[in-house]
Amino acid sequence: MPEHIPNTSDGVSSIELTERQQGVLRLIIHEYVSSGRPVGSKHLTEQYPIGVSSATIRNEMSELEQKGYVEHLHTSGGRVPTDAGYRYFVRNLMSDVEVPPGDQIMIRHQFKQMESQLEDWPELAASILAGIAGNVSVVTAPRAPITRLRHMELISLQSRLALLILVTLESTVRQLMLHLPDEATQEELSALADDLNMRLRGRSADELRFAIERPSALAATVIDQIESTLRMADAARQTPVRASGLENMLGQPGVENPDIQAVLDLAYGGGILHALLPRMETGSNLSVFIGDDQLPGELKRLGVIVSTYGVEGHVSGLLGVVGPTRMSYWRTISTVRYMSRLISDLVADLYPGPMEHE
Amino acid sequence: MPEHIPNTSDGVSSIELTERQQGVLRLIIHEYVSSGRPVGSKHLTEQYPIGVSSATIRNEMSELEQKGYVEHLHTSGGRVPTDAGYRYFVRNLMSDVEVPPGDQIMIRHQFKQMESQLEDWPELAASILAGIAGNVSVVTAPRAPITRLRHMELISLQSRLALLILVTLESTVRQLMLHLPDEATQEELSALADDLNMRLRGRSADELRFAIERPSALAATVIDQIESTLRMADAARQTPVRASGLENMLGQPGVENPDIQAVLDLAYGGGILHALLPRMETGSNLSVFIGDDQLPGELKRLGVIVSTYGVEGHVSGLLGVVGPTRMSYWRTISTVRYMSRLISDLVADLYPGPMEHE
DNA sequence: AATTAGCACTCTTCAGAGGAGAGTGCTAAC
DNA sequence: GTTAGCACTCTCCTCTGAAGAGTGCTAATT
Repeated sequence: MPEHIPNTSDGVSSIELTERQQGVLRLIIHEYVSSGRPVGSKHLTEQYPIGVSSATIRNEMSELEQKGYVEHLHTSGGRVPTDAGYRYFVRNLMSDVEVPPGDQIMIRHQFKQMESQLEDWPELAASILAGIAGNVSVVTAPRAPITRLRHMELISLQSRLALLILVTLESTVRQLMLHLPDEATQEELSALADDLNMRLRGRSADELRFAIERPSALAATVIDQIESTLRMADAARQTPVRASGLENMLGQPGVENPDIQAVLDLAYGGGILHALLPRMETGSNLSVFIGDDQLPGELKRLGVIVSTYGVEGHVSGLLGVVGPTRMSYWRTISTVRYMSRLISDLVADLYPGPMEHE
Repeated sequence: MPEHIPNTSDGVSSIELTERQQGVLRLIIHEYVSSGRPVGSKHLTEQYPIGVSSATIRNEMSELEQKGYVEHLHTSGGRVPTDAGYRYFVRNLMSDVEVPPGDQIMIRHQFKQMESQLEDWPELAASILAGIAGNVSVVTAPRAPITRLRHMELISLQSRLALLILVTLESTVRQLMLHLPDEATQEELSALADDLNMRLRGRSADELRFAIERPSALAATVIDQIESTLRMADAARQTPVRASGLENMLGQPGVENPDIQAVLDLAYGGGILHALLPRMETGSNLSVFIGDDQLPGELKRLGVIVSTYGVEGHVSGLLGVVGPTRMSYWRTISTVRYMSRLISDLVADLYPGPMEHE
């Protein structure tokens, strides 16, 4: 499982840290992530059983600072990891953590319930992820490269008004109102639906027209509507993004209101996709962005962990977590990775198996 | 259109204000709502063409203060309307405002688009309302007193796994996964669906069992699942609440983080329903709560404007706006009222007409 | 050569002090 | 009933000084 951390020009090669410096960096990050206060050399030697004095730690810290992994906010007041420091940590210092068994059980349990509320499983998934990761989470609905129709249904509302329900190959259900050109009974609508289902199954927007030679006015209206809906789905603008967990970010120290604004705009507003997609390495599954200057808005001051999910070549989506750079990377990364696997399984179930393929 | 403002024991009867005092109160509220700063007597006389001096205004203000409609935050620093002051204003001083034509057009335009994205119209409606009102909005999905099935569909996913799609009488679409007791092809599933649709149409959870004498294992599984889903919908716990517009609240002065936390919990979390429903007068359409002590949490420090929508006796839901007590009531109330009418129309369209009634 | 002890120095944080500004409440005059 | 004038109060801002924490450097030690 290759992971990708963009090499934003730190100008820092990664290996030149001694064993002890790595240890100190690890401790600084651990301490800072849990306490939120800048960590000083003295504090470290008092808190942890390191065999050396605070002066030695001070020397190592100043080395780390010179190399760009920690920084001084004020000339006194302890050190804080830099973005480069976090990146180094994630890349080299983080042993592969498993999701704690308790969390695993909790996640699986909630996943079970999703099956009976499939109409907005991305939202539920987002809420589970946010809860476990303790930050804001983002889940996009799955998208196929080309949206194809699997099934449709027409339900009469009034004499010239009907409900049109579409199910795509990847089991997304769409629902819309249809104004009919003439009056039609439920029986007529059902008959039309049956007929269209036979002819249109598995077709994409472009292929709809050729399926029926001389459609009735009613059929033409329906086909038009289906076509435009499929096209809209293809146009990607419509990929809905579900976000959750803003409450987790609200209380955190170090998170400014502009950050929250940015998260609202980008995560809840949906634009986060466009910001991240081009920057994710294609070969890799999971990407980590930490204080990435190339991200838009205040997002550059935050940390983002994204993973893809889906069925190779057929359906795919994104899920991720957004939080302050000071977050528990080991925990978040393992959770995102774990949930991406579960969601991939779900999506695979929802996508028709090979025997049904056309 | 009766409106209801709960008489939280102000102990203040409402008529005992002179013409001029009413005018001053109106000005204070207007000024405070738009500027956000406490308003002083001098400022008022300089800003508005009142024919009297600041000393006179001072006297009136102290009258208003004695009656509980405005208050002194600090002994110097101008006056601020109290919750009772806002209530008096909404009840007696607010001429019936219409929604500005520009807003009307914008709202109608966005409503049109909702028809082609019906699967989550409550969310869209919430986002429209939040945008216009400039605050957090809440929209609940419509609920019928008893959920009845209108239509169902079975779509084969794998040999023993199917997608079950339910459409209720009020045109809510629910979607879930179904584990089958035996293998079944799409043809078998479709046949079963056709049969069940004839027999189950219009039935509620309680009436499902009696529709079919000796069901097959497959049919029994399907009916069980439908029953439990309808029951869940009836149990009201599941009434989804869509909220939107938190970004509007974030920047506002006077809104503390605990308030935002409360809004997140109650509005975005969904509990706001249970908090408000029991306090709404049954006969009235629209209720206004301003700094209502009986509301839970920090919500008591905020203003809430809620309206019902729906088709009398058949389907109903709630929509509303939550914001700081310092909000533009005239604008918000008219917008909520306007949108509640539009949504009622939409829901009426989605609910089957009388000729289809059983 | 690496480590440690000691010490001067810097910078934050907090409380308290003083002045400017705004608005009131009161009294006396109109 | 209305107005002018004035003392008073309170916030807000800035400035100051002392305490606390942590560093950087140097010299001594292992």
